[in-house]
Amino acid sequence: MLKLSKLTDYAVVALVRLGQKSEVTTSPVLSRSTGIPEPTVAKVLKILATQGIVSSQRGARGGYRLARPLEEISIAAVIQAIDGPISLTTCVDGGDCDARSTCGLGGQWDMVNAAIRHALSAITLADMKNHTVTDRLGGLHVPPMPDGPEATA
Amino acid sequence: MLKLSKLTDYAVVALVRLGQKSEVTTSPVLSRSTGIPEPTVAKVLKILATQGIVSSQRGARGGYRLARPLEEISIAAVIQAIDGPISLTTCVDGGDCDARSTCGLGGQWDMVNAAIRHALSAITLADMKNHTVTDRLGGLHVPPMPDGPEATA
DNA sequence: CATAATTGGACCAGAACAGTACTGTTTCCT
DNA sequence: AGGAAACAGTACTGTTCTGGTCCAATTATG
Ligand code: FES
Ligand code: FES
Repeated sequence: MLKLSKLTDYAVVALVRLGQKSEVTTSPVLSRSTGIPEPTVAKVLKILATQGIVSSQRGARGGYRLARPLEEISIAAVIQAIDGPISLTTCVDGGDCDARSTCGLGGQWDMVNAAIRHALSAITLADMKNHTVTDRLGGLHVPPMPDGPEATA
Repeated sequence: MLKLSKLTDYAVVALVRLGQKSEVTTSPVLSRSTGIPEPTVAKVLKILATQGIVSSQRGARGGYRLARPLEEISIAAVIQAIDGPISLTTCVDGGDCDARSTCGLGGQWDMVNAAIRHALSAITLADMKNHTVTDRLGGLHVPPMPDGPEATA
């Protein structure tokens, strides 16, 4: 369905909330603050910690803290941290696609992948928080469409 | 992993190949022409038929034909036909998200969804065939690998 | 009208994902 | 030093979804 995992959604919510606090915050607190079930938010934070998105403090009085300011964390970074690399098709780069010989359209998907990655990289968590997403998108609007009607099904 | 289903990949290949033929074409023929397993390509065509991307002719001497010229079919249309609607998050539009009240970032995902949809709508199958994708995306230069998790972790 | 060719729709197996639970390690407070 | 709090890592289970297969409905042909 071309949707990202629910974990990623939770990650964004948790990170934005975490960015509003200046102190280290624990999983249960974040759970109550966001409404996300505690085990789940804990899992998300753990993953984010391994990926360096958040820094963790172990032991009592421990918790999580943003490793970078909200403005420096792109949506793409979060997605890649949780869901893994962003590659729309199986036949990318390394291309272990069996039908590549007869396919005809060689690495054209890479361009599409790049477009998606760019769109996601241009949006930061700060944009999500401040509702400034529209501004960012103004720049990357793909204006062409000079000749063709959309045909967007 | 934010990847679209393999079926969609096959659909694009099949459609481009179908666009090179002016006559109705059967599934087995398309299978041999593309290298995609016959049952799979048959299934793909069937789905595309229900979505109006291709028109079908049943019975003997039947087959499939493009309902619209290749230039009028966007990548987004194909994805939506196979994978369903393009909605990155579960909490979109209709919003049956349980955490919406505490989430804080109301419908910000919609903007991201729109960006993705737009990027995919700007590329047609003709672009894939003619390798003119770069032209369409010319406005937005894209680095191969965006800021990954990296974070010096 | 009988036959063959081809699409249409339903079905099943496998994998990926979300969510949960448990155990271990680290750190602060008393 | 001892106990409690919190993260780290792993493993397990249930569910959803994708991918592939099979049989029934439809139509041109002879
Ligand atoms: S389908 Fe994989 S290279 Fe074209
Ligand atoms: S998580 Fe669904 S609305 Fe924010």
